[in-house]
Amino acid sequence: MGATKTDHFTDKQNDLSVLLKALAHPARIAIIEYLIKTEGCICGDIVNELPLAQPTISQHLKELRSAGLIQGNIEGTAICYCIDEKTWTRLQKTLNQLFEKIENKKSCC
Amino acid sequence: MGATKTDHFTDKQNDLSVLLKALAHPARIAIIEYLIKTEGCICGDIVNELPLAQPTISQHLKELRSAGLIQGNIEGTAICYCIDEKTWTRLQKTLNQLFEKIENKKSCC
DNA sequence: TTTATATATTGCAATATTACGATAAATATA
DNA sequence: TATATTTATCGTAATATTGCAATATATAAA
Repeated sequence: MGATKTDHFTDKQNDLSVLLKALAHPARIAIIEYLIKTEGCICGDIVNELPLAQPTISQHLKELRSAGLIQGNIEGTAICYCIDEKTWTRLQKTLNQLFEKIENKKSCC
Repeated sequence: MGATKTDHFTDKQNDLSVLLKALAHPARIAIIEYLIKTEGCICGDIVNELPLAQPTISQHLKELRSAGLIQGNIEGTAICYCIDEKTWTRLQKTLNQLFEKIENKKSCC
């Protein structure tokens, strides 16, 4: 035990949970906000910006990337990370469907 | 180590991460979808609906509730769980701000 | 080629999450 | 009061996450 039982849920439910999990950490939210804020998505600055050690940031970037929320391009010694819009569009659509259903349903409690 | 360093992030970042974390599990997404789908948010049926044991469901319900995503009202021996719309509105607003910023920014990679 | 810089990986310790059996608590009904 | 039903809690095992020091890797510049 201890591992999530993904087998029993739909692909859509699992896909959404993977995206949300990738975002569900303040450091990763801060990274996304930083990538939005900065012009040109210069990257290694994230380490200077956030109060975490370089390996920790690297790990968070890896998680964001493997979920498809960001992309990384090599630029010399540096790496340019930026938002991967396709995935964000998918996330937005899925969540908006959920939000809409909730709005249209009057709660009973 | 092992614990998230919430101190170093803003209240907004921490608040969002708590809400996303509560949703970031396929079973909890399935619970929310079930509560949306069913008329009158009858509750204990969730245990019959999902492929998880009763204590596990109870634990997931507790997490959803402590994040404020659902509410529980006692109805005889049963408990009526349903969506807590206030929190969902807050989540929707915060995420839409993020989505909007991402749409308006052209990615560089 | 050597050195400096930027990022990733490894290894590990601390903590959190997931899941469930056993059991407790609370209430309705007989 | 005794019994059945519903939900919560406890205890525990398995696994995942978080964070960092040490180190590796890769590329640019000297």
